[in-house]
Amino acid sequence: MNASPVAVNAGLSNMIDKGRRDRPTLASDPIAGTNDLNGTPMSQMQNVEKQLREMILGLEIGPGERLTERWVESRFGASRTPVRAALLRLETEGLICRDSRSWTVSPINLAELEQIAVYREAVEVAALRLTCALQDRSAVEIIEAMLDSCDDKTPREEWHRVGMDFHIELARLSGNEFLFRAVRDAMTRLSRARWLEVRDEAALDRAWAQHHAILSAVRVGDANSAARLLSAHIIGSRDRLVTSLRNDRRGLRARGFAVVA
Amino acid sequence: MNASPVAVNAGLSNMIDKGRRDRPTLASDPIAGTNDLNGTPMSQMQNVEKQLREMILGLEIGPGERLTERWVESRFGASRTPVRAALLRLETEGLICRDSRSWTVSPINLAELEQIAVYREAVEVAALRLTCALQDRSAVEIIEAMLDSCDDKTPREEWHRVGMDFHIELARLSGNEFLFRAVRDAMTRLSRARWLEVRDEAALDRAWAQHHAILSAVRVGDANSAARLLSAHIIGSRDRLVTSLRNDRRGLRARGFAVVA
DNA sequence: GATACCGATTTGGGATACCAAGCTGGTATC
DNA sequence: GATACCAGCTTGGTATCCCAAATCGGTATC
Repeated sequence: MNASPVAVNAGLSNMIDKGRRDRPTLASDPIAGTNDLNGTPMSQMQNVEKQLREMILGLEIGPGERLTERWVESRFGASRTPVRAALLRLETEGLICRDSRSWTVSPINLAELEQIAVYREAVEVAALRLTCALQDRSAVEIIEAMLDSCDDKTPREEWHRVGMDFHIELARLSGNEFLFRAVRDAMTRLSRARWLEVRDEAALDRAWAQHHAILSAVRVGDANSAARLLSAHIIGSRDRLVTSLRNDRRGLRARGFAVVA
Repeated sequence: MNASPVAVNAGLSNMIDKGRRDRPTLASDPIAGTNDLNGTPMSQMQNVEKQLREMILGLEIGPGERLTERWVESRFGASRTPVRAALLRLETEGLICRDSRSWTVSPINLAELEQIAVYREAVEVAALRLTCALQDRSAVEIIEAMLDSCDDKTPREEWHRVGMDFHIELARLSGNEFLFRAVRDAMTRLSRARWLEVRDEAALDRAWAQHHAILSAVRVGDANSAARLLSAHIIGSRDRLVTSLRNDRRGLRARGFAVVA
């Protein structure tokens, strides 16, 4: 919206202050990565939110761990105001939750995972049907290319990301902002659990084949087939995911990850 | 959740205003109306969020109006910290949005309303099918009773609320928390527009008849019929709503309500 | 009269001080 | 040795204060 410029940000000015003397002022030492893709300076809140989200999704902070505002504050060099704003946002995403008075990284909740899959199925299938009804479905080729960009040498992180983006981008094609956001948010909530799932090569190949099959059906506008394939894919993924986590529950707990239900 | 509503809001108490150093601490003087249904004292953030939401949904603050943190602060007698927290939450609900630097009550967006209806259809139908598959569907009687509680003497506010709660409570029966929240949030976003819709008696009766028909199908477990009826109801409501607002756009603007797209 | 410029005011972003509730560890009592 | 109790620390909630950017008026210039 704003072409809003420049503005090297704000010179804080608390070089005195005993509390966080180790934190340099922003002006003199912009933290790496504090500008967004457009070069627009990101607010502290956005910084904290983004980095904390990445830490949580990347399991650098384990499910069930307690978070204190003061820890986040010192970890990211921001004051409590932006920290609190970021925590509030992450709470609405379901990544953290309040445990009476304190903040906790949301545990992996098996019952929740099952419910999310049902929710995903509803919104993804709806989005898919909209997409199939479009005149111009050429954008599926972009998604196909995205899938094909993964090969043996692709790091696991990339496979993980592309596997989620497949569903998110497919939903985006529908043009319905709400269906798109629903899918994106659901995938975000599933992300950590998918990292913890034990998946063999064969399962990955099967998932990729299913992705391709779905795209093929969309390409020719066969909404019913596409919907059937997508439903089966989502429910199958859910069952494998939940089974894997349930079987590995002890191991996960041993690694310090809270897994409930 | 709550049988909610009501709660005409809270007796503010900011006759003093400018400095609030004369305001005693929360603990020693809980503000009237600041306790939730359980008697648990509500935080200032929750107070501000709840009351501001009611003002926005009740059109006491019109779509498109600008909000300043200072205004909210003085209006509710809270300081900026809880005010900002409340604004952040309302932003994620879509009730307010940022306009570059300042806050704006979200305008009525016709394109958005159409998209929400599609989203609603997806999630409500999915929830309905889950409910139809339940062994015990006796809870539909409670919803039926809720519908029947409205008669000629019922104030319009109550009709409005029950009309929304029908869909929300129906979704709750599915037992899927995500479908439920999706429906609740979608209805919240639609709420203001529904207030502005010009509806005659006949349209209301028709909607009520459709509600009853849907419940009847659910009662006997006829998922396909129920789904068909619900879809038709939602899409029909959407068309009437959007048509009404489009026709009345000038009138709405004259009343100071921003209506876009 | 239109416009460009400049300063005062407003506004959101951030930092920090203070408070009350709750938790913790240690101590005293039985 | 177990338990009740209390002081001190931790933590989230809140109130303020400061800052820079944006906005708004008014004025001077053409």
